Amino acid sequence: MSSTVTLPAEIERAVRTRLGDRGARFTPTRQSVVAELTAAEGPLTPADLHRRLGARVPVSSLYRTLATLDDGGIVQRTHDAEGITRFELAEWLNGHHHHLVCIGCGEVRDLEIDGAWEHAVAALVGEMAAASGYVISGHRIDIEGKCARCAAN
Amino acid sequence: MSSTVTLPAEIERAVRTRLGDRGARFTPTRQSVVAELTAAEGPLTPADLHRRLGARVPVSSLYRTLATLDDGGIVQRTHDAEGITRFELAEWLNGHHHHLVCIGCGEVRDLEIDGAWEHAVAALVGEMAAASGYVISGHRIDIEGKCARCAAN
DNA sequence: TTCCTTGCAAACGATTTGCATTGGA
DNA sequence: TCCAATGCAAATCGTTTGCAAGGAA
Repeated sequence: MSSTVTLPAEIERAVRTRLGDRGARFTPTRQSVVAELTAAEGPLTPADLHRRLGARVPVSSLYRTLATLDDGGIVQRTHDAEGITRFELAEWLNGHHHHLVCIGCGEVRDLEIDGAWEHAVAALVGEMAAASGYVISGHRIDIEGKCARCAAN
Repeated sequence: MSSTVTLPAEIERAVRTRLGDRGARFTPTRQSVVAELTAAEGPLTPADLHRRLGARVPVSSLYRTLATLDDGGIVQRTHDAEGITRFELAEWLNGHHHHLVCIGCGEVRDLEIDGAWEHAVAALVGEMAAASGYVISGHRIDIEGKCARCAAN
């Protein structure tokens, strides 16, 4: 059940603890899913994961694994412009970041943005939104374009 | 088949022309869908539309209508944090804007942001993303929080 | 033993499509 | 007349769930 990728010890420990607190085990399947998400350069679809894990993990188990990890706050789901569901490690494990979406092949990659700028965005966004009576808690930025490969056609 | 809301003459003309160019008619059902989207304060789900149009428009026709309007570049689809599909008028009809998403009730509202700021965002975003080799074409910002009603609990 | 996990298959909800009918230009 | 548009029902697709078997503590 070992994955093709390795799981960093710190993440392994953090996740195991978090799951343990909830009375859940860090089973091999769960480990391989977390390992794949840790190694990926962006969020993955259930289909991506199913492909990478080989067919040894049935879809129902995969979805259940993702649900467990999601409930435990270990992963979180995102949706690209097409509405396709993707999973990535939660921010406390992966850091705050945004997504670069290729309108050609659909690939989604993480993009970390300068801290100062990020701060400015959060402030401005909160200010603009305040006029509408909303109490802001976060934001999501997707940047669309063509990846180097698709841009070259 | 008339909708409960009215369709502004300018939009009516623009859409009719666009559809005509593609050999499609601006039928009553299509008109009412465009009218509802024009009147809405944010993007609507197919279910929202089905509700507003009364059950006189069967779901299959509704989806086909939306597909036609989407292909014609008259509407575009968006997806909220839950992955729910919503439709709104395309930017050339509705203007560039972002979304304010209530994490309480799920409501999504349009939010127009100051032009100068918008410009700055676009520039910075392009700059940051350039390092990744992407050719940027646009961005999408969703601001999450609680609407006045949900914030008050 | 007890409870968490897993697999398989059936169930589901949202969306799409085949096909025959209706309606405009 | 001719082709687009529509309605209905059946088909898909991604995702979820019931239930019985397997495994760790």
